[in-house]
Amino acid sequence: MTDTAPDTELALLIDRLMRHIHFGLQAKSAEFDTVRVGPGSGIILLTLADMGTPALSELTRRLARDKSQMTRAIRGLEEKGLLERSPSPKDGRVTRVALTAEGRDVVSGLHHAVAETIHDVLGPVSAEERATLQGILARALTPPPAN
Amino acid sequence: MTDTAPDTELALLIDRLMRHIHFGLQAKSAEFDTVRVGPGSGIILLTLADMGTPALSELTRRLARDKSQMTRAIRGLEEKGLLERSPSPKDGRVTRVALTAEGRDVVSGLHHAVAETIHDVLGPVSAEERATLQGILARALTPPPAN
DNA sequence: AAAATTAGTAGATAATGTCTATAATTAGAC
DNA sequence: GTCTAATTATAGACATTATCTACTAATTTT
Repeated sequence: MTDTAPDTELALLIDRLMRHIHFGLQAKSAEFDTVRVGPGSGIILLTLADMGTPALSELTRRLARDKSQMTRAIRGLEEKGLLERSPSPKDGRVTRVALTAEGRDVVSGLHHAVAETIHDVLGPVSAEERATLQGILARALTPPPAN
Repeated sequence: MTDTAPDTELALLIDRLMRHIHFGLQAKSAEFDTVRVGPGSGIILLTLADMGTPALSELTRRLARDKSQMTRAIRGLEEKGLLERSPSPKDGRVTRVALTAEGRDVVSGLHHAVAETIHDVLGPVSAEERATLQGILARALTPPPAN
């Protein structure tokens, strides 16, 4: 109605897409989320699987979350035995975070659920376009834009 | 580390991108969010500007949110004078929602902030690619995927 | 060594999300 | 036409997540 600026349009689309993914995951959660991890922490686990053994601060920056809340989320996941924290030998301030074996199990369950959900949500998008999408997004996010 | 399935990767990228946008908006919020609308409701307003006068249920479906929460969010915005609700004459169940003049003012402020944020976050992405991005996302979301 | 940064944690509070139930209205079955 | 089922919107209760400020410990800068 009001003519919407293209950038705004893009932001709205990204938001909608992400919410549809969350919604889809939520609907499936009964099947796979046996540990009651929830979407927020699920993404932490998946990101962790992707990063290896990052410092907590790196993880926080990548996920663009509040560091305080990240502390709590990580503690919750540690209490569930899905990840381990260890102090960095090089820098006494940093805590390194890594998945446990049990954490990796949960991650593989998450992979399935996410794949299904993406399949549902991105139905009308071809494999090539998904690759294009992924390429563009990856490039947008690789150099942490002066966070 | 664990090799991540491409679809999972895509979901993570979308999540990260959206969080970076939220984060960026939050950082600017002092400048423009004089009405204390917040990101969630900001998106409602922008979407409303885009849709015109939808039924509450249409808005809810598009934004993939919980209908109960949407009721509350809409009420909050109504109390701030940013939108109006009116019963549909055709269907006694539905409530139609529309921006007020004041709401449109807020929306134009939001447009600016979103545009700046997108500019920051999508810095390394060219205009053509943004258009590509927008096209793909729009197509993914146009036929509400059997919600 | 003093000052400034950075990493992580804690506390308090607000905002959002989720689930269940319910009233009102309409649509469909028969 | 009436009875049943489905849809729209709301409310209540609760859990999760976000935001902001403050603070300690460890490093880096000068």
